[in-house]
Amino acid sequence: MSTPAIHSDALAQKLADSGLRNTPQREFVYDALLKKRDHPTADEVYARVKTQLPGISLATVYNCLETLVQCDLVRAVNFERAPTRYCPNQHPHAHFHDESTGSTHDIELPPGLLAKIKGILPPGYDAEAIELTFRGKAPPSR
Amino acid sequence: MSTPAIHSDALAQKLADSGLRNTPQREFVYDALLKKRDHPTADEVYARVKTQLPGISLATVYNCLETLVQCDLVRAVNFERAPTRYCPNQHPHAHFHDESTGSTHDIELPPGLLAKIKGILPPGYDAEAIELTFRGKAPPSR
DNA sequence: TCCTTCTTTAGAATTATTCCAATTTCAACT
DNA sequence: AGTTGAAATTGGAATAATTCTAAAGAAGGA
Ligand SMILES: [Mn+2]
Ligand SMILES: [Mn+2]
Ligand SMILES: [Zn+2]
Ligand SMILES: [Zn+2]
Repeated sequence: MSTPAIHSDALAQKLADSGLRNTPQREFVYDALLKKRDHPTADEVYARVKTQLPGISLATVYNCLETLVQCDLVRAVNFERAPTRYCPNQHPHAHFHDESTGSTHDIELPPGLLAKIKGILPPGYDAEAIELTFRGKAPPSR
Repeated sequence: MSTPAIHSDALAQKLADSGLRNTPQREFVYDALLKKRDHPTADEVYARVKTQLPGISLATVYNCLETLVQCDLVRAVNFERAPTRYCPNQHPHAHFHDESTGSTHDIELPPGLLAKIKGILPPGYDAEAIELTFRGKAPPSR
């Protein structure tokens, strides 16, 4: 069998919730993100999925990633003007971008920090999304 | 006299510190940022400076903005994949991006918050820069 | 099956930014 | 004051991530 199975059908559920169809392309793209959680770019996802779905197009990869972001299964992560990276980690977390290696690390947020951060907003500000990103040197991966 | 004078020569100082020359283009670009602190894009800076230095080129505006960023006089601010915006506010602050108006607001950080945020990094991580950005609805400007 | 809608696809278009080669500016040194 | 080499500016070409477009391919319900 060739259908990916990692995702415990959270995908099917979220797609249904949004009135969208479940397609092989969407499954393979989501699976690629779950299988290697290194915040790949669209191009990198394209290369990985192509080994399993040789006919998939880059446009479709962009479409699928956008769909997954809409469904709240994936976050789009941007560092300066570098290509967008994609992250399936659903826990509240920050991103650390290591300039020297180009790698991206998830930094878990302690409970309450997001609330405290949101608390700095003056009255009347309503934040839908908060992004916290670090840039610097990460420890050797060992 | 046609030389801008807003900037109390912090510019001349920082340029000298970096071994760079002070030029009219750099002065006018920096002045444009200080005069209207609405986080303009490079194109917007170009349009504003052109009224005073009609011969300036867009490439030079990009060069000057990059120089100002290197000198730590200006921050480059990115929201998703929108054009980079430029901010001369030197205080530690976050950015709030209002989706409906497209406007960007500075959010002052309470003392200690940056340290607390930096404190969530596991041992070995060394952050050179921290970006905190909000996206949502800001109150009417009144 | 028919019909409608959603999705995928290839390739063209967009566009912010960077690159390049040719001038211009400028400060240092005769 | 004139020379000179480095730094800076300029216009235009190039780059590259992403989006758009129009056509073809699923899929689900009547
Ligand atoms: Mn980087
Ligand atoms: Mn926006
Ligand atoms: Zn992540
Ligand atoms: Zn700012």
